[in-house]
Amino acid sequence: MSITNPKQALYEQFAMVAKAMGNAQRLEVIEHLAQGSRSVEALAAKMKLPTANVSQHLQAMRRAGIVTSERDGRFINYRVSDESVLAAFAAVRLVAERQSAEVARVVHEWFHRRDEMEPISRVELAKRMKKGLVTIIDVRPPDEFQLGHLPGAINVPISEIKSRLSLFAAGRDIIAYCRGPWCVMSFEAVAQLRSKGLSARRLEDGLPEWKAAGLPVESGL
Amino acid sequence: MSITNPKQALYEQFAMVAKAMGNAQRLEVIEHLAQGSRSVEALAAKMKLPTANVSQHLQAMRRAGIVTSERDGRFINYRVSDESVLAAFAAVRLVAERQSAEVARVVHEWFHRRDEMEPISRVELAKRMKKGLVTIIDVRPPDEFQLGHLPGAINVPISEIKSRLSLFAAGRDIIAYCRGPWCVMSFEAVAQLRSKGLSARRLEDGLPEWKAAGLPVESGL
DNA sequence: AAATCATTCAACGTAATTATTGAATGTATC
DNA sequence: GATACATTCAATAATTACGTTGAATGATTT
Repeated sequence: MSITNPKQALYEQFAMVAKAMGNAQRLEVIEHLAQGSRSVEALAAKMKLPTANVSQHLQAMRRAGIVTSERDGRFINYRVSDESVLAAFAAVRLVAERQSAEVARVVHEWFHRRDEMEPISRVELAKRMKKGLVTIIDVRPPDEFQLGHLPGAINVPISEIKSRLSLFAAGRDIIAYCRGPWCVMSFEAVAQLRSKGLSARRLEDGLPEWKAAGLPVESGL
Repeated sequence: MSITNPKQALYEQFAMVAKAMGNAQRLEVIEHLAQGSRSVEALAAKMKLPTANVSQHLQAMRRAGIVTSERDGRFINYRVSDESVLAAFAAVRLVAERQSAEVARVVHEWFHRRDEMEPISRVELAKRMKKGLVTIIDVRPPDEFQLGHLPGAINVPISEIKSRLSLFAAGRDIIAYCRGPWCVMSFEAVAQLRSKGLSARRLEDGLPEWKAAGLPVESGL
């Protein structure tokens, strides 16, 4: 374990990063932080976990250098320290997606035949937004919406989608998005909308990927 | 731990991949396998580890879907199951490189001031190869060389470089490469060559990256 | 069929990881 | 300064990971 040769030392460092990502809870934290910086408490509330638990996961990730923290009043806000972290997350996700039949199975079983929910690409959506042909709904909770969302998107939290189904016009295409490509909420939103005969599709990715692609983002109210 | 909701299940799958990469020995195995398929014994010999140990690491990675195996006679050859695995490895490495001062420090200390060894890029090398301006040396062991190397490269294993220093012409640029960007051998080769007043540089990456970029590879003798 | 050889398995001890609990720390507010 | 509150620390217990050893498996060769 002692650092005797440089090769070993480097591999240890790389392994530390991978190990920090090798936990389901921590990956979920990373996905939340991909939306922007969050306090420990805010993360704990989102994930319905004890604060101390989340705090420890955050510290583990800080030791590996994949998140950083900054005090703001009595809160401590964490953020991913670099886009390379999100790239690594995406790369790991891709491996799982390609290699594991288990992932494909889970997606299939829970998301009601994914092929019927062909996602729309960022590029295609950007084009259609210019022509004003689409209604974009952001199905994330209001606090996340306020911190940043797609231009012109309306916020319909997944919890309220049933009660607001009547508001959507039948003739327009509706595009739903949320946190990322594996975020459950947009799948559910599309399923709900389609069950009412509306034309709905998911955005292929979520807000982080949209921002990362350099496309415009609105924030505030 | 039981798979109750799909989100959790997916994160568990992603975490499994990251966890499989979260070990220094396994990362080294991946780097070896990036060169091509290898038997358990061959890997164990390279890494100077017990066969059973390497076997167990390989099985752990197979469970995560990042390597696959195939029997050939009495050997079992393992290989990385997909390029996405190498991409994930590279992404993890980049995170470590960007975030960890420790990595920068180790590289600095052990590789004798890296800035004096400015690496040459793949693109630049490809250009200069066309003009015939460079001598390319592959400092990996002969067995790896035989399985595939850069066109026109000559094999000078790092162990023999001292005894073959007199063979190099003073007027020509020498480019050394080995397994990948963090492979120690090419750093050492450049240091040796420079100590004799020769003009030597490292290729920025190694053979796997060269292949991945679609550039030509020679094999056999 | 016996021998050989690569790989895997089983069992063991040690170490690391994880979640949980309650106390401690440090900052802002009254 | 006292209080409230977000975060971290410390201690515990349960689980999993890691490396080592020697035996078992499975395919090839003699």
